[in-house]
Amino acid sequence: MIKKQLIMEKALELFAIQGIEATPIQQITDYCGISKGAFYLAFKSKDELIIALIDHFMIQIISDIDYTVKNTQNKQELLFSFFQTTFQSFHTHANFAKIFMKEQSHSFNKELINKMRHYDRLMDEIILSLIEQIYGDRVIDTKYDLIYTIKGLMNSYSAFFILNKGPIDIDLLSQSLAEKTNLIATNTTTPFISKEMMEIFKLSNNDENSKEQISEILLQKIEELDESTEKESLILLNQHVLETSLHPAIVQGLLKNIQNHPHCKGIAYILSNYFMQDGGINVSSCFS
Amino acid sequence: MIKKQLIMEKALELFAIQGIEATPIQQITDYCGISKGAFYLAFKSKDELIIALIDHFMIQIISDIDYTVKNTQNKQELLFSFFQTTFQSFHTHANFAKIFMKEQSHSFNKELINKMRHYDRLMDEIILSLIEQIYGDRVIDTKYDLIYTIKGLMNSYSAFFILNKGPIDIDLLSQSLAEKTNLIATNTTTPFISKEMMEIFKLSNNDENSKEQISEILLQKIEELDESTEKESLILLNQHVLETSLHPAIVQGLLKNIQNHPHCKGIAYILSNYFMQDGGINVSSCFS
DNA sequence: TATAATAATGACCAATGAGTCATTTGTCAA
DNA sequence: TTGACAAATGACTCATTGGTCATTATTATA
Repeated sequence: MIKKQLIMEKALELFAIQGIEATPIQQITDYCGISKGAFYLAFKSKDELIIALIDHFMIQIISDIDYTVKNTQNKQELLFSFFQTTFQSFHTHANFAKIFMKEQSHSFNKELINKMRHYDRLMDEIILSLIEQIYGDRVIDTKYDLIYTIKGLMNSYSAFFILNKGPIDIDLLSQSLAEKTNLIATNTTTPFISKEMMEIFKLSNNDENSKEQISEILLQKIEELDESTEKESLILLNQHVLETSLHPAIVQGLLKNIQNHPHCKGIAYILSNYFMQDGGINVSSCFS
Repeated sequence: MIKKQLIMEKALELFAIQGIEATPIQQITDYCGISKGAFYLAFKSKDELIIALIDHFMIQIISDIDYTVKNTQNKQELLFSFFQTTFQSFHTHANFAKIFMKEQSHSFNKELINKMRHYDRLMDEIILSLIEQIYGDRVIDTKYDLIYTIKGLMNSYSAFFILNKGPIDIDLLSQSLAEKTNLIATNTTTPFISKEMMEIFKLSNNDENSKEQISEILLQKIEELDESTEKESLILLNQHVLETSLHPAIVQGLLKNIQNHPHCKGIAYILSNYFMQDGGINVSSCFS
């Protein structure tokens, strides 16, 4: 529908200048030269418009980057190409980038936050695949940490890139970041973020951790472990997660079994939180 | 005044959970157990409260970090200490950090945005001093670029650190980031952000560029240059900036003189923008 | 041209929340 | 006890803005 497109384009302009919250529907429709009612013929609500914008642009940006990562043959160039595509895409969609550079999550509704999280994870996956393609086994212990390094660099330089009004040399920027990334990828000895930490982080950001998610991580961990008390404990705990069957005291004991094993600390943390359910400290419960 | 403190503490809690915009004054006063009027006895407005919060915490955080940078004798350890202090400070003021992790500038008023910019610049200066202390002349060409690298890492890992609910090993994190920073500081061959770009960026973010600011940068540049047409042109332009005296055509000519000199491109850009005043494209002028 | 169907309008409604101020409550010196 | 002053209250105002819907304009069809 052409009307939707018009609204999206004009709204994007206004959002980029004033921010989303500071732009009333009335102003958007005035700027479009249509009535307020017409807006609600195209979108059910303001939120729906915002979501449409996010989807529209994120899909484009992400697929641009994904295509590059999947189709660059020369692995020497891949890092450079990745950054180049990324910044080119940001440049093409500068208004959108500008909005979501500053307007992070914050007081949006749940659906919006989930949308952003969804695309953030997609980005993580693409970056991970990039790293694995280029460095393979050499970064087994550092690859999850590397994701955050790359995202940090991207963010910092994107902000500069997007908010800067002067001319920018994308190729130089990409080359510079490729060099930095490569330096860190090939020389890091003490990574900070492990696979486990990343999982804990992802889970703890989910308001609701489903049985299935927890179980999936448990099964993965079970596979990694050799036969041992820890492995047995995990298997039992997994059964308990899927279908509550054990006495709480037994669960506590099983948790104790695993929480000192160096590779199980994260899982132990996730599980103890999960079983605690609402018994733990819940900061938001202080306010009706 | 004790009432102010109470309000600030309680407001911070609510802001951290719900966001600033989503927290009405009424809720703050309810939570404090005082009346709405009492709030306005302590603060002139909601914005004044927010500014008070920013000042209170930023001054603490910044001075913590600044103290470390100024007083760590062992330059080998300085990088580690810097990150350690930073994250420790974030940890101490976790609620504040949480708010300003997500709630960046956006639809705040000008005073707020300037506040944040002010502290951002202070941070830049501290980081620059840190870099200079440790690496001295070895990073002459890369130090401004390094600032953005460090800020990028700080940001990315801070977000992880602040939003993550699991236990975090600050020392490991600091060590990891110190290693990364060191790797980049000692091996970067192609920096992206030059001193000049940084200046352009800073200026272009100022809505109003004062004569004095422009002149200061000009004088600095003039000092760096050897005797040449470029230098003479800059001297004349500087006089013109301080007190309009030249014909526009002459100014244009002087600008042409410098804009091809590799070290003057940035200055040329700043100046041409400055002289253009409101004649340029001003995106916000489209809307009444 | 008449009629039905669809699109578009903008006055209106309801909710929100920042900030005000007439009134009440509390304190303390005379 | 009284009266003067300060502190605190919360009902109220007022501007804003998301969303609705009866009405009007436009187009397609017979």
